[in-house]
Amino acid sequence: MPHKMTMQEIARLAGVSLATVSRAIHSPGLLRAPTRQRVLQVMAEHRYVYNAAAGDLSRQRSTVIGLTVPTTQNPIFATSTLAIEERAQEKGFSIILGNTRYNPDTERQLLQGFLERRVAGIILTGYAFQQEDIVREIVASGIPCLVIWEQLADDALDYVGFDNREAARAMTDYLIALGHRRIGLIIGPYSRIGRVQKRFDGYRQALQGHGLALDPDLVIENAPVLEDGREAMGRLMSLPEPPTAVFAASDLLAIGALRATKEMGLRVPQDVSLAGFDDIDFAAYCDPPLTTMRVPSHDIGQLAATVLMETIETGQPQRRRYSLNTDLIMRASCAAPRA
Amino acid sequence: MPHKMTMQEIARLAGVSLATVSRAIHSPGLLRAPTRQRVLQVMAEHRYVYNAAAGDLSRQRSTVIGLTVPTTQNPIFATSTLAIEERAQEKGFSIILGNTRYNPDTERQLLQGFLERRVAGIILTGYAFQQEDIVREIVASGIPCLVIWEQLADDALDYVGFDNREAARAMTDYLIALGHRRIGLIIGPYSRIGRVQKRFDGYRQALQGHGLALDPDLVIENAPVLEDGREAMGRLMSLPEPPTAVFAASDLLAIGALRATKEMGLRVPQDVSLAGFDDIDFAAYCDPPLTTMRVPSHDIGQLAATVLMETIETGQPQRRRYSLNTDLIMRASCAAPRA
DNA sequence: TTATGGAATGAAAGCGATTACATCATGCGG
DNA sequence: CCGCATGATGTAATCGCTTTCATTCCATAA
Repeated sequence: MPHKMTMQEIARLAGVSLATVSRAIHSPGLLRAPTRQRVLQVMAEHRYVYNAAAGDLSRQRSTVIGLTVPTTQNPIFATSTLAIEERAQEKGFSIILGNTRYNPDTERQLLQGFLERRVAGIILTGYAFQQEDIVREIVASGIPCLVIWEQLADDALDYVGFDNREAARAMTDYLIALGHRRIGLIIGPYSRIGRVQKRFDGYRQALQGHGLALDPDLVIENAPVLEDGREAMGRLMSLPEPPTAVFAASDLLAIGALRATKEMGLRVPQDVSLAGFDDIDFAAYCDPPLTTMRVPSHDIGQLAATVLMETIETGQPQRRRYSLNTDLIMRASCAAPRA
Repeated sequence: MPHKMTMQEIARLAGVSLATVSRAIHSPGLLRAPTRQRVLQVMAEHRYVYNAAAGDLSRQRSTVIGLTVPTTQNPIFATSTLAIEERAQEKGFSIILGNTRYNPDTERQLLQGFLERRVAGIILTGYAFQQEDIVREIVASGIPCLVIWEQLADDALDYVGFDNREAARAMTDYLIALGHRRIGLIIGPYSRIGRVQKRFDGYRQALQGHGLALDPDLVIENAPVLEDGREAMGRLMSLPEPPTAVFAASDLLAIGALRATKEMGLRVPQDVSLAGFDDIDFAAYCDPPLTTMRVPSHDIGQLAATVLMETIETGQPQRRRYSLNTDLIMRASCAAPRA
């Protein structure tokens, strides 16, 4: 471990004051060329590494952004996360990442950590009702904060999202238009998660709009992972009167469901139609390729990061709320029901 | 924005000294109950939030760990990342995540950032030859550093990995044992990435060990993404004399390749066997389920985090190097070649 | 030659904590 | 009733940098 270098030390070695060293780094234009060069030279010779932590404290600002995400295990969140990180990196911000694993306590702990670390801004992937209080505290603290992946009614919070309800309704409408009347729904924990609840609403509204009754047996709520999709599909198709189409409100669930059909000897879409939601990369590589609702997850991340950093830099707490579009991607997993 | 609270301010309001407030937070046992309670009460009333940045500077330590990863877009890295983050969180460490996107400049920039931020430790997912110098600087700086996903010859660096060469050789051996003689290889950028190079070596050694010649036409190097796997497989199977089995050295490539077979009307494994590497969750959900080499990515992450934090806490720079086992997971995508 | 004003540099007060050390009560044994 | 060990609290230096303000330097114009 080399003797630790500080600006003070560099200053001494270069025969200048501490302030001059700081200037050599941040505003070299203020220094006469020879002075600057001497300082830089000494820094290089002694492998001086700037201490950003000290700098941030002194400057009373920070260049890290806190990001919570349910789990980067789900490729769809991995995509927005990557976009955020990419954009942040370009602007010299770092990302502290926290996976909530859908656990409110974990999330609360992460947010508390962000507050204590005095992050410059926060992006929440999804809004969980359970910690309204902390979120309010964040807003109150003045730290710019953005929720992504959903639209919020709450006026105090900004977001970059899309209309989950409308998207789910559109997909359900599509299945109905194909002629389906019994449409199953495999969906994440909608009682706890805003965006999932919206999707459920969309499904319900679509049925209702076409005078179809909502059969509770056709709705399965579980965790958004492959295995649960498979299991749910198994149950759905074992029903005395199975659905002719199934809408899985997340591609992970859909891909799991697809596997179940294979295991049961069912053909998609001949025996049952299957639709997903998200359009993760794998969706196009399934067999058959999955019809799904494309969510602009890369754009969400990119826009969110851009907007957040702008807010940070201008210091303007103005409302920023963006809704992006989703696209129904028709591939081969849906068709009209058999006659 | 509430008037910002500092320990000093709390001290004043509680009628005690700054030091007492600090103690109320970190070593409450040192205070008399009434004193402690008064302080805690004042903190609660004024919503005081501890400033970890200042604390870290003063204490000359930090509780953040820097983590670089090629891209969390690849589920296999997402898994180890998640495990690391989970473990770190338990111990009160935060993770600064950086995606290198396989770009040496990006990686260098990230590492420089870690150094400047005085992170407590660093985990590198993979070792790229291109920035040996920075890595040396890290080691020299005394910051505990760990490479994951590979084994290193370099004595200066610790790792938690597995034997990429042996794993690739085992898979190739398996295909040979099934009776294949023309075995294609679809593999990531092995000229630049250590672990990928090892896999290539394993493939080559297996062929060699069985007296089979390495046909360069059968080896395709590309980026480890679905689309490139698809494209590569298309090329391989269009060869005048196509392989009877293909080893894709990453599941992403394998799943892409699987799609290509569907599009070409080829059946797996009847017309061609296909093997992957990693065992991402999706591998078991493919059609047919993918035979692949399971890499203990969750364990790697968990162990790496544990080891790193231990090193941080003890301050012992002792060598820590762990190799975990891989498992050949036989599913339905490989079979003997047709007679 | 002497003001004069801008450019270059230095001095020093923070930023918000931690912590070694000093101080001041207490309660106990003698 | 005194001395002293112990426990509770306060004092103040420090961490490494930023930044305001003051100072010095020098070239230019009068």
